[in-house]
Amino acid sequence: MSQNLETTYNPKAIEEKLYEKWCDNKYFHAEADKSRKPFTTVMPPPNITGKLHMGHALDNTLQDILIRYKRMQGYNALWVPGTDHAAISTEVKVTNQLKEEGIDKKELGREKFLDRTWQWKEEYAGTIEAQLKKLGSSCDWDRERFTMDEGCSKAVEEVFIKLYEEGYIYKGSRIINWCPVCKTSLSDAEVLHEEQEGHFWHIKYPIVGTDDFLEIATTRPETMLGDTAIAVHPEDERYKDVVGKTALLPLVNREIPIVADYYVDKEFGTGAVKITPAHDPNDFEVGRRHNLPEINIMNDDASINENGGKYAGMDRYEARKLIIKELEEQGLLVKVVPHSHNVGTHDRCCTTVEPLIKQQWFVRMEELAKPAIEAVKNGDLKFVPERFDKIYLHWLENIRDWCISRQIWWGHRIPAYYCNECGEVVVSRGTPEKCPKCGCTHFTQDEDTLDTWFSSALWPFSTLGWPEKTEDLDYFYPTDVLVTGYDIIFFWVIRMVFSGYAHTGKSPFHTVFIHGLVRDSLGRKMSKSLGNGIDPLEIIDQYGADALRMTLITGNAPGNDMRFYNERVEASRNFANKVWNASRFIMMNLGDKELTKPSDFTIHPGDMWIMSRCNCLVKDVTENMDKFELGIALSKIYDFMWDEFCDWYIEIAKYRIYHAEENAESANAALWTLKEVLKKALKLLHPYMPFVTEEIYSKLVPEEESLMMSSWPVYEEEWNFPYAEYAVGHYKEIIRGVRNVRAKMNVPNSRKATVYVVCADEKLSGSLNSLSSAAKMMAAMNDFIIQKDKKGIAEDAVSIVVPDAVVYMPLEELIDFSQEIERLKKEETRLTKEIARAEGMLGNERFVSKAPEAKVQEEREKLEKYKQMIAEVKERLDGLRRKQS
RNA sequence: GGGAUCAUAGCUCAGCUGGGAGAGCAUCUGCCUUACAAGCAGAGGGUCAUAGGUUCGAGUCCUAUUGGUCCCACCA
Repeated sequence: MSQNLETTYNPKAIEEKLYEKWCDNKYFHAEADKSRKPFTTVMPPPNITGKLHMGHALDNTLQDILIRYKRMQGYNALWVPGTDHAAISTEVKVTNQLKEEGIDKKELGREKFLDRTWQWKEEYAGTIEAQLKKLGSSCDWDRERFTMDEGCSKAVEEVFIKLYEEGYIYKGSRIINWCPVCKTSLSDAEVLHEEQEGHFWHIKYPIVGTDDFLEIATTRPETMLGDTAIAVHPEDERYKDVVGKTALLPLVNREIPIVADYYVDKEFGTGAVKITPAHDPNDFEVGRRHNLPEINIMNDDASINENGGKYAGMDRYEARKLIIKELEEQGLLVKVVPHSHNVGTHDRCCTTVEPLIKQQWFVRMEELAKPAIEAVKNGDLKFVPERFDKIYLHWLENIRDWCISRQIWWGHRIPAYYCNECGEVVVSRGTPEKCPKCGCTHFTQDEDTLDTWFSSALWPFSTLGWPEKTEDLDYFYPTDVLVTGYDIIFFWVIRMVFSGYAHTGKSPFHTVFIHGLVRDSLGRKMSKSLGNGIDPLEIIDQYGADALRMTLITGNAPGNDMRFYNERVEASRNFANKVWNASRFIMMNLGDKELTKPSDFTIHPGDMWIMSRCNCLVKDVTENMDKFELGIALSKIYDFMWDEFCDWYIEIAKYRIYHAEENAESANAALWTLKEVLKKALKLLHPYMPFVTEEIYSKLVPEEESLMMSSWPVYEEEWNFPYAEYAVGHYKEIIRGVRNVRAKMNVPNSRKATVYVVCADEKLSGSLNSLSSAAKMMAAMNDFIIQKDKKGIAEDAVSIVVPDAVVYMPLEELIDFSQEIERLKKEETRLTKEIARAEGMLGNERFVSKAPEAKVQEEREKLEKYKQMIAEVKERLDGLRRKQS
């Protein structure tokens, strides 16, 4: 099976082919099977508003790593994919698309608009699916779902009815956030607070029956058209006399009461606040406490309505200007002070939201939130990293009722029907037959749709068949881990958790694995407006999916943001290439040879060393992955493969492979070890870089079906060889020492040297001796001789002191004595410092008595070693100095 | 106003439960050594933001300070 692999790894040639193979063989598909343990995760459904961005690539890479890992560990691993209808966002997109075609949404009508949006959905869901496949996502496509598909819609209807019947959903007239551009209500979570530079306008309101004025300060003068009171603090001495009187609202000339309310902060502004119940959440509360009228002065597009008198029809900001001008003319404007304040904006379109009083549907949250709070407090639900607990709990503990109705068309229509005769509200599955109140049979369904998060809140169980009691639900639910970005904890995670408890009695998952944002090279958020977004597909096209995946994992800790730039992808690509070439080398040398597991594995210390290191790696990586420390796990695999395996072991093994005729048994052991270690390393790497590893494995181990379906390696005591690690550690020191000296003295590789190692330790000498042929290749030697004493070694040989041995390299005329003395002096200084450090620690009586015994012993051994080494160095220095003078 | 988080090599970042400072990129010096120049071998470069504290021992834990980022919050 001699392989003809290309010298550089070409991802394009294999990615598609492998993905097809995986799919065709149904490797991603999972079926309920009581004899196996499930591991389930549901994909945060990407919005169908557009293509996937780098954040999705990260999110899905993390999930794929976990799911591939668990699958290899033998779990019945299920990853449910799907997309989200993204109500407002999609509606805006489609509306704009129509607008470009000169079509007005309203004229088109609800039905046709929805047809059009479904078309949009088909197109984008397809694109998203294709992108996820390119990335290598091993999700179960047979189970792909959409938040508005039949099953999910059924779940939504069921939940709405259930919550309504239990009294958790109610319809009420309350102050809500209104987006004047999207013309819909919003939940609190959808409003972003943005600090803006504004002004504080100080305005005088005449007090009726006196010549006095009450001075108020406002950031939004136009809302005075809806003022229905002025409030002061009940204990504010300044205003004691005016409470109970009335003020004359300027421009409007409406008499409004002056009330006392603890909401007012005496210290802030003038201590007197204008109250506009219909356009400010606080004022709304004050208004309700004092039975104040609520005068809505705005239309849905935030222009002033007929209640605004002569300002009717003007835009809110236009009206503001005119009002200020007129107040100024009437001498009622006292002053204007610059003032920065938070302005609420719609997270989708960035329009300044307008608090308005509207009839809307709400979910009563207080009770529902309780089990979700308890879950984190008692450990049933864990965040990784833990710090997100606080954010989660803080939000839940201060939760307010959730406004779930939206005045848009794209979404789940609210299953509430109004009797055409008496207006009775009936919430039911499908149109009700008869009005329970008047018996009328004609109904009109509520025009509104539900918040997009209402359906995604049910995602972990609606995708598994809920409300039906399906086998899948029983087996796969609750799911295990949810992977998502910290930016949607409020929107999604919290709502899934309380929904899980409310409808299934359980938390929908036991762990939430949080990741950060992918930023550009300057640390900025990737955004359309900045044009700094990097398309994951372009990166895959250029460097391969494995390189992209590795880049997204490398050097990142859970919950932290990362910067993305091509140099990092190049480094990842280079690693894939390194793995490719190492494998190519191994396979070239394996050829058609029949390998047998060495009966005596102790044939070569190098083999034992790499097997031991690999065994240790298996343990470490597994532990890190179980703790979601994927970046750490990957860097350990990287270091192992590049440094230990390629740069050391392959080089150590080469001589024996090239000279099989000298010792066939040894060559077999080397090749067997190469293959064995490569197999294990490929397995460990597979979840991170599925394509290149699978491709290599399929050629390396053609008799096995697939790497992705193979078993995850486990730590085995059999492969633990501490002495080999010790011996090869010395070997590496020696090689490095020789290379170092050669480089410093500019000895070309063509000039081979003879290297002597003087070592009194017989066991160590034996190990080093086994490595001598490798040593010759690795550090340009023509001979590598290990002996007990200095007999026969030239006096003027360069010496390198390593633990337990001294290396001599006769270089005759190449030696520059002064340079050599300098080198040794540096070494002496270094050792002196080390000795001082160790002696300092050991001289500290409290260290010796309080530190763990093992630690103390370690230091003693080190001290001993350094003392030995420095003696060698000193002796050598003396010799050289004598020679020089 | 509350909270989180960051500050480590020129740049971007790792560093898990406290026990001798790491990687990638960049820089410098040699190498086309028959797996890999997307490579190999070597080198330089850090008082781990500042000040205290706990500890035998602190990049790591605690407190304060400075500077940056982010989230939450109804001070008009």
